[in-house]
Amino acid sequence: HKEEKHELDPNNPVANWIHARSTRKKRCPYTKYQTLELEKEFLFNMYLTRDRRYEVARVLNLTERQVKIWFQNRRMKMKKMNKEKTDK
Amino acid sequence: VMILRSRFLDARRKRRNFSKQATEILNEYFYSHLSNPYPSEEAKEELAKKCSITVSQVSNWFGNKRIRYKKNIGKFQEEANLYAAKTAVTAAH
DNA sequence: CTGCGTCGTAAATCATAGCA
DNA sequence: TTGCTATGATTTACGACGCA
Repeated sequence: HKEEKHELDPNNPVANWIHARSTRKKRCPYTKYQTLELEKEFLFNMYLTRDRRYEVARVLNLTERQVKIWFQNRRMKMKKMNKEKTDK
Repeated sequence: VMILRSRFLDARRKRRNFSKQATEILNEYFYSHLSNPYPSEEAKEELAKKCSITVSQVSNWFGNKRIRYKKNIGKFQEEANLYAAKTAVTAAH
């Protein structure tokens, strides 16, 4: 007959879903201006040189790490958008 | 120009809730894999096909479901019991 | 070992659907 | 119509792993 395997873990059903760093910086939505400038830069080139990254970060008051990650995410977004067009 | 562009992009956010059958299928998978609700790419493709939605939508659904379930397990208890009972009956047949 | 690349995800937030 | 909550999508921020 049946099993009562993972049926219920009333105590910590989610504890197993490892993830989430306690030291993670809270997500901070960028301003319209910051996003607009980042988009313009992305239009100029999808990949940043070290110097461009430093300059963009300075002008937009973001860290170089934030700019680097923004570009990484932006490229993933573009990839996703292209895929949707292709699939359709 | 960018304003028009942003409006165009926002338009993509227009959505429709998934069909009841689709939600049913997704919930069945979620609650029957509660110890590890992370469908593989292949599983996502299969779910997407069954639900007539895209793989991205399946990913979004699981992402939202995991975080919302975790944030308030109590609110989903009734739903969890419902699907647990359903799969139990299915298994019995 | 450094450092930036992708991939998948958490968590917060956005925007609207849907309903009382 | 109005207000509110549910829900699907998008936006930041990383961890894990790859490659040079």
